[in-house]
Formats: sequence, C-alpha cells, structure tokens
Amino acid sequence: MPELPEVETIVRALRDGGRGGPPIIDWVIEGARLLWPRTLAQPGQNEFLTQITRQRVGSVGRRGKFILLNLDTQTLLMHLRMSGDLRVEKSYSDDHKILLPQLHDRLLISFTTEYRLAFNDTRKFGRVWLVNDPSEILGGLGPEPLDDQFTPKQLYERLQKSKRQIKPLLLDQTVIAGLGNIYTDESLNLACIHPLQISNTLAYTQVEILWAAIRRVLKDGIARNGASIDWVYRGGSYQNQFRVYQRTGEPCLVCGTPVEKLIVGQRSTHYCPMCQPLIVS
DNA sequence: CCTGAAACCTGTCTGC
DNA sequence: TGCAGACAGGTTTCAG
Repeated sequence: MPELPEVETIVRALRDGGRGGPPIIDWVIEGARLLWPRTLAQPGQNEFLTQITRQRVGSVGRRGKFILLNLDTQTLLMHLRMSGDLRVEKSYSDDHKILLPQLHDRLLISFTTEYRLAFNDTRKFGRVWLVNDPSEILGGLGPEPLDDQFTPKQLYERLQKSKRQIKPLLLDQTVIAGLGNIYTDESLNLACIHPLQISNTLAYTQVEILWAAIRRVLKDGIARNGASIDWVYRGGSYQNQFRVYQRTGEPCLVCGTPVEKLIVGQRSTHYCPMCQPLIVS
C-alpha cells in the first residue's frame, strides 16, 4: 500500500488523531502480542515483549516510508511494505471482553488507556524493529524529498553520479526516500521524463522540473490523505488525481495520446509516449 | 556498477 | 462454475 503520502497520513493520525482513532502520544505501553512472528525483524520475541512494556510514546515521526514511535529509551520502527496498515482501537468491548484480533492482524500493542495499536498486514511483508539507535536501520536512506534541505542541486548531483534508468533510481530508497511505484510514475509524467531515461543524461533544467514535480505530487498526495486502491488502504482520494498510474490506454490528460504501460525493474510503469519522449544522446 | 529474476505472502480479477 | 495465471502501493538477495 503505502508510499510517503500514505505513511505521512497514518503518522499524522497517530499524532493528532484521525482515521478512526485517537492520538497515541504520551500513552504507556502495557504489553504486546505477536501474532505472526516474522513481522518482528529485531530483536527476538522475548526481548521485544519485555523491553517494549511500560515504555511511553514520546512522539511519532516518519522517515521515508518508515513510521517511528519514539519511546522512553528506544525507537519502534515500522515498515508497512505492500499491504500493511495501522489501526488504533479499543482493546475491550462494552462488556469488558478482549476484542479478538482482526483478520491479518500481525502485532497488537496494548496501552494502559484500554486502547491498542494493531499492525495489520495481509501479505506479511511488513516489518517492525525495536532498536536503541534508529540510524542503524535508517542510516542508508536518501534525503527526505519534502525537507527544506532537499534541493534541486542535491538531486542533480545524485542523478549525475549514476547511469541507471531514472525510474528504478527514483525507487531506490538510498537515492531519495519515500517514493514508490505510484508517485514515481506520476512525478516522471509531470516532469515529462521517460521512465527509461538514463539519469545522468538529464540536463539541470530537467532535474529542477523533476524536483518540483516530485514535491508537488507528494504534497498533493498528502493533501488528499494518500491514495486508496483496491481493498488495501483506508481513506485517501489521491487515486482520483492519477495522471498515468493505472490509466493504460486512457487518453493523456495533456495531449490525448493513450497512456502506455511497460515493465521496468519488474514494476508496472505508466507513461505518455508523447509527453515523455526517450531522449537518446 | 548495472539489470533482471526470484523470493517473501495473500487476495482479487481476468480469461478460457 | 471452476480454475490457472497474472497482478498488486516494497525490499532483499543473488546470478550474470
């Protein structure tokens, strides 16, 4: 499911309330139930359950597609991968019975507030880490695209360093953090760049346009609470703004040419062959 | 260094 | 109706 805008939407809901649940800031963890052991990447199950108990949620953050719960002495990192989602809900029914986990719940973290955080993940690709130093997991990530620190020059230098196709490069989280298949296709279309264009052939002007396109698309995605596709993600309406993603055969909104699809790096890739020509030099 | 394929999983949709 | 196959918002690992 989630790329940067969907993860940001979830993070804001944990912080401020929303998506059906109250904020979890300042809540104290009472315990945890691991329903699918492989969801826990680090540490072992016993250490995890012991260490997380009685820690307070000081703040909630995001880095790329990672969700960060900053606890008293440690950080809980969560990555939703393809089909993960979080719910904040009551642990008990009105007659004080513990509510059963929902289908595909993989981890339940209960708070002393009688609420719990459910990590739900149909495809079981999602992972959580409880670590002392988050940089051990997040250290390799590229820049945050919406940060003030992130400049066109910075993007240009990274693209110049590589001769890879631009689409797989933008999906590489060590190059730039947070883009996934949807927002990469949308960014490249907005910037009029072919997904197979070799990154170091892009002129600085084009990279400036791409930089602006990436930020525009991500900000619009956040403004609409992300995109809901198929059965996976709750809320979000950015799917109604798609310019090319999943619009194969439909007319380009700019020139009317049918949107084409090809496979790049094993990922479906949607683009307008007229607006996004491959420039061979 | 780069690309492509496979693996990790379950569910949905399409076409025969 | 049933079933095989393709495909899905991500990442890692391995072969060439």
